[in-house]
Amino acid sequence: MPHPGHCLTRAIKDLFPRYQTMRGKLCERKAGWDTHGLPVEVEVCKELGIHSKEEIEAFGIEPFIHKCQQSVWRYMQEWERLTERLGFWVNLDEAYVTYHQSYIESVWWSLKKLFDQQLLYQGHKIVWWWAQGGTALSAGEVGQGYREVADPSVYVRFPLVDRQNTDLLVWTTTPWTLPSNQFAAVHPELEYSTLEVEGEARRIIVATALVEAIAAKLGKTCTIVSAEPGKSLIGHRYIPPFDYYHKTQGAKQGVLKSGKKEALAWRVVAADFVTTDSGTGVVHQAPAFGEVDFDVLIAEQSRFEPGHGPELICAVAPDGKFTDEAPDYAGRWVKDCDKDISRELKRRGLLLHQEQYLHEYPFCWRAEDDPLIQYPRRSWFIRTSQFKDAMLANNAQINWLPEHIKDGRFGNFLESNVDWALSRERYWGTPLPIWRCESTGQMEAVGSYDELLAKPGLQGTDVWEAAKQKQPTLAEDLKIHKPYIDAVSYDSPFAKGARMQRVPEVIDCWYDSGAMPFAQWGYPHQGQERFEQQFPADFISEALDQTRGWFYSQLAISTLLFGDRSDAPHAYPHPYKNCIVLGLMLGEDGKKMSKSKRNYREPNEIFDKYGADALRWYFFANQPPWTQIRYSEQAIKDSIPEFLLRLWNCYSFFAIYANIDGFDPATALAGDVGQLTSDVLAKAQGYRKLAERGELDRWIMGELHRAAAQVVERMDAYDNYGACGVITEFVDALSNWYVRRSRDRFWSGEHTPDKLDAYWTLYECLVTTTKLIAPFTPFLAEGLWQNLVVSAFADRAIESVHLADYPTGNAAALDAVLSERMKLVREIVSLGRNARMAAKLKVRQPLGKVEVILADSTHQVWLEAHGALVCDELNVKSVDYAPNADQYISFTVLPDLKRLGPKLGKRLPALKSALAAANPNALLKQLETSGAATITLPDGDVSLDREELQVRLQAKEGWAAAQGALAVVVLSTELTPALLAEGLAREFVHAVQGQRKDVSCEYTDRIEIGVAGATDELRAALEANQDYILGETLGKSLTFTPISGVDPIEVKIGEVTIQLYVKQLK
RNA sequence: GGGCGUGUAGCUCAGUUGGUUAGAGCGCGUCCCUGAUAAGGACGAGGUCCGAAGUUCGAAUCUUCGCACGCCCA
Repeated sequence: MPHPGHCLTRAIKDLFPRYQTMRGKLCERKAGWDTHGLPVEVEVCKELGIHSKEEIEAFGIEPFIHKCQQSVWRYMQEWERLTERLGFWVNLDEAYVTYHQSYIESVWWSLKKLFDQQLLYQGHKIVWWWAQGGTALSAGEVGQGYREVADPSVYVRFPLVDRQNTDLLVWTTTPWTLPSNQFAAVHPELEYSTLEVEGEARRIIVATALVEAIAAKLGKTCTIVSAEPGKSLIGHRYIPPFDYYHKTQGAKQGVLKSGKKEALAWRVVAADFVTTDSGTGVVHQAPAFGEVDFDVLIAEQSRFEPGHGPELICAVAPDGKFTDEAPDYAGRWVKDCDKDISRELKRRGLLLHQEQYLHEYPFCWRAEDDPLIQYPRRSWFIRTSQFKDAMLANNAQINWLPEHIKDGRFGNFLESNVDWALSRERYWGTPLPIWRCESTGQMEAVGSYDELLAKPGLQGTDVWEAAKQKQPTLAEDLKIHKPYIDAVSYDSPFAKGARMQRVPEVIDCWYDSGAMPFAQWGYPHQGQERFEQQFPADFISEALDQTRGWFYSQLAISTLLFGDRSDAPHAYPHPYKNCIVLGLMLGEDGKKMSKSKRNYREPNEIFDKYGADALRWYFFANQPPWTQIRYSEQAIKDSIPEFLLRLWNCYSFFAIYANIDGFDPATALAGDVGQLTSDVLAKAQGYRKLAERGELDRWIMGELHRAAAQVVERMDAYDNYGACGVITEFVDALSNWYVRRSRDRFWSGEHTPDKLDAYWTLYECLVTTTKLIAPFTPFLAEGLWQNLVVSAFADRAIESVHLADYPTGNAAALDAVLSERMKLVREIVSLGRNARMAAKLKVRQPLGKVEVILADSTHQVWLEAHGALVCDELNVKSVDYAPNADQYISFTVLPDLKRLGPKLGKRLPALKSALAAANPNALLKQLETSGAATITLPDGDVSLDREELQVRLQAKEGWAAAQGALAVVVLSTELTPALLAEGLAREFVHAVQGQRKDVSCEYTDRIEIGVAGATDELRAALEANQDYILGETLGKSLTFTPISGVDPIEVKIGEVTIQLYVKQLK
């Protein structure tokens, strides 16, 4: 069932295709379902209440497969619903499905190709084996079953053949593996000692580093007789503790590739994995029961001429019981024999020591009393290791995000590549398309169902036909699954009269998933054009846990099948160019998401409460996608006010005033408006060129175009987090500066060109922003588009924002200087508010003037011309720049370390202190007059220019002032009677506005205002500001008498409490 | 045990080639604004940048060694 982690992968997989589509690319967005594999079988077993393969076979493979196929679709509705609610735009109707015949035939084609190139072979694989159930377990299943147990720990003598009276001492916790011993491993670089043990006749050899530990275990004195490096032990032969194999093969030798001969087994070999952490430094090797042991056998085999090396020894049957090859224990469960084996060794004087050993050991998660054993199984392999360098070369061309995956986790994984164990002894999977001659054992691969049908002497298809007749609803795709496909046989081309039978295995479902780039189209049996068009993919994404899964399976299959043809289209990289590796999502408590812990919410609940856009914005805007994120409901909730609602408020503001004023873009524009680009809008009535509009309009339009350009730059680099940052900053500028500063223009009564400019500017900003956010928050974007565009223009405009072109920004609209100046104004205003706050002067109380001292006077003239803006924001009468600066501030001159560091190096600390000691005013004067300042250091003078120094301003004590990086702002706190009166008037307006709302006035309703109980002073203040008051409140009159028929409210204006009457005029 | 990653404010996370006062949002506190209003804004407190050593004029940033956590593998 879906959880929020699935939402993240889908959201990312949706975002970039949406974006690229708007950029004019063709994105197929074919959905797909992975349907094969053990999890499906387990689900069905659970339903049937069975576990083992025996039980499945007793139930019947045929009905079992039917159930698997049905089970695949059990939760499909939930997934499809999730897909829709999240706004994941994929074509579900034409999804590929891995169990479909066309998909499987593609996989068959690829396997045949590998087989024909001799890249498929059979070998042994050591697996974690559940002997009682007769099945191998996946790593995940094994991981679930570890628990601490006490196992016997035995120290056993392996007498050396050519050293008198001396034994190797080996240690093992699995005595039952000793009958299958083949080698003893030592580390060639470690030092080994020959010891005499108190009271023991024979000497032992152990790693020198472990002598003390072993002596302590034995409780006996050990004397070192001699020491030697591990490599001098290599090749020496020993007598294994059991002679079941040794008695017949002990004397056998094989021919090495070098031409010499060597004993096949029971000799010392070198191995790097030997450590001195525990044991004796000499490791018993039973290749049948350990993966590293098996690797040793493979390495040994490769030293011999083919067919001359040691064979795998295995005295245990797949049911976990000893075979007749170990007659003393035949038919008994191996673990039950540990004690008897120890006893036997002791009897023969080979057991030097034994004890109990506590360690973690895996048990079967389905039958918790059954310990797992490592066990060799015949298995099919793909020779991927032969392509290691090719895969690395391919990988080197892929753009990984984050970058460290390429050479880190993924690169390392490729470096240590081992052949892909392809086959599974299971039921619900793609059948391995290999048929074997029952007489000669020779094999061939089949690349499609038709190819199979065309084979001579074909038989067995009737089994499927009979089943289909009996149950006509059976999906046609099942005919190339087990058991039906197993019934199909044909005449052997290798031996007259013999039949070809399919091998029983199905394949690893990771191979299915990795075949997706071509199998989704049924390539090459069909869909060749589309494959060529689409291959390789521009972009894929999954979470980190897919490194060895999907990321690998795709790369490996593609590299083996298509190689590197520098003649495009199949040059590296393929099958994907960019890969975003998502971080794993944790639950609310920082632990893995788990249903039982309830540390997350179901996606549907999130959609119901906050909406998909809130979730999406949280994913995209809160962190780069590859960080491990912790699910946070609060953070999802916060996306709403922080971004979604803020943008919506801008729209809402526009809508309210456009409605009042009758501003309708649809009447100003004739004909087809397409997607309302700047070019289209430019034809509208009343739409003036940017150059003719006011600065605020030019500024926000510049910011809009810059934002668009930056978003495109970020998104082209697959950086959604950076893109969201740009969008957030723009929406903040629009909301908190443009709209706020433009309020009066919208509110003004006249339909001036300036007012129209404001409408067109805001409209264009909103329309363009809607396009910008469309890939991120598709629902909000579509809602805005419908309201802003479709409701006005109907079918004269494109019907959905998701069909629009993505805005890329227009360089001509950028005005870097204006942008910088506006930033400065915003900083000054912010500092002014800061200063008011510190002086406890409400913004409603007008002040006489504010003085601004700039750190850099470049923009002073411009700022002086825009005093009105600052005055309005700060509610002051005038703003002065740089008057008698010394009165308010002091300077500090600091070195620009970034510039001076390379220039001065070790002299830097001296310069720092010299500058601190110098008189900053004198330094500045020197800079102004000569363009450089000379500082005397102990080891000589240094000349510094303006660029190498930074001037910092500091407000002096005693003023209502605030300092920032760019300026210091000082308030005049003197209040004249006129200012106080105006302050009272503003208080009064505030009260009237509140009352307007309380009596439910419409925005445009006119009112009459009455006041009772005012002091003469207050009355005078209000009368003096009457025009202002009536203008702000849409008042028709202000009288100082009660208004009959109206309930007054008591309000406090300054120190005076009055009765306020507000009468709504109809 | 190995590989990779992470560790920065109470929480979730940024931090661009090493550079001056380490940022954002939330939360908390103080307050402002108020016809975008069941909104909005300002300011403040809060940091041994996991620890130690090193390189450097200068380290959250680079190196080494630890510690903790996560993932993958053994």
